[in-house]
Amino acid sequence: MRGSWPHASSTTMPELPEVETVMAGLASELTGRRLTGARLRQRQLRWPVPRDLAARVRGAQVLGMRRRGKYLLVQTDRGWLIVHLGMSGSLRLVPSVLPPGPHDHLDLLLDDGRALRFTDPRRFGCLLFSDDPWNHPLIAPLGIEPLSETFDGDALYDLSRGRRVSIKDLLMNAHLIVGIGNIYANESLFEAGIDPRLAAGRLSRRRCGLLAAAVQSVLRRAIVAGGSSIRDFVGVDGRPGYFQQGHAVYGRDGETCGSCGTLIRQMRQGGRSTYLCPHCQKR
DNA sequence: AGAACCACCTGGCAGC
DNA sequence: TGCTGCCAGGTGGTTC
Repeated sequence: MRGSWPHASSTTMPELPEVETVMAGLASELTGRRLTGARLRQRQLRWPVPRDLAARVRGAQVLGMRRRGKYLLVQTDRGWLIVHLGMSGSLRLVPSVLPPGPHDHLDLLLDDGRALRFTDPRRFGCLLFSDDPWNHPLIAPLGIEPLSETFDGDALYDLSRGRRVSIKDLLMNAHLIVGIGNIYANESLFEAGIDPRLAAGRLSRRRCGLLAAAVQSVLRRAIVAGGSSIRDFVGVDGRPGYFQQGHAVYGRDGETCGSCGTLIRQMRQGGRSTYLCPHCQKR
């Protein structure tokens, strides 16, 4: 099975489920290990990697890992690594002697001869170091976790009052709700039967309930699908299997809706592709 | 404060 | 065949 699944796409698109999957796969491997240093090949990511990264992590013991939105937090006894995979980033555990590829920007060296290798062709990701990540300017303003107990229809209703932006743009605003990118925003709105263009503030409390449930359902299913491939991606490939799962509307322009048979439409919304079933999704 | 838009980056692909 | 140019995506920053 390892590395043998069909590659529908050569790129991953890390949203909350993938970050969760990456964390689950790495936590057991990294916790308790010591970092012996870092090799920095390309500092210019979304934010520059700290020049003194190697010095900061040398000798640090990994205490655990957390996720906040799409940010991955690695806690050590010397401080925290803050990692974002952007849209093409991946983390793999490799033998530290494995020669780096062109987009393998940095290695965190482990005390067992392996390296945690950060790869990111488009360099939208970042890797930072912080003594206090919860007050870090990238982390502190983040919104509610959609898989937390406090996220439900009422929370979504409260968040959306008075907002004139489309409900899809609201779902993707990480300062309000974290972890939902273009793919899962489209999928959640289809599942809830809501037109993505509807002004967020016009959603009824009842439909907020449907949408919150759909968001959680879509994200949980993706995590379950990704979890089954943890061993594979940690060892070799860096490509969780959930990405291969079928989407109901995303990327299916011109195909028929699996629910009613109507043709799925693609449109532009705020510079991004929106996909919807004009019959199943109502204003 | 909220909304709309831009910048960042590269691989992949359509179209000529 | 090879070139050009557009598109995909997340999100901080800028502007209005």
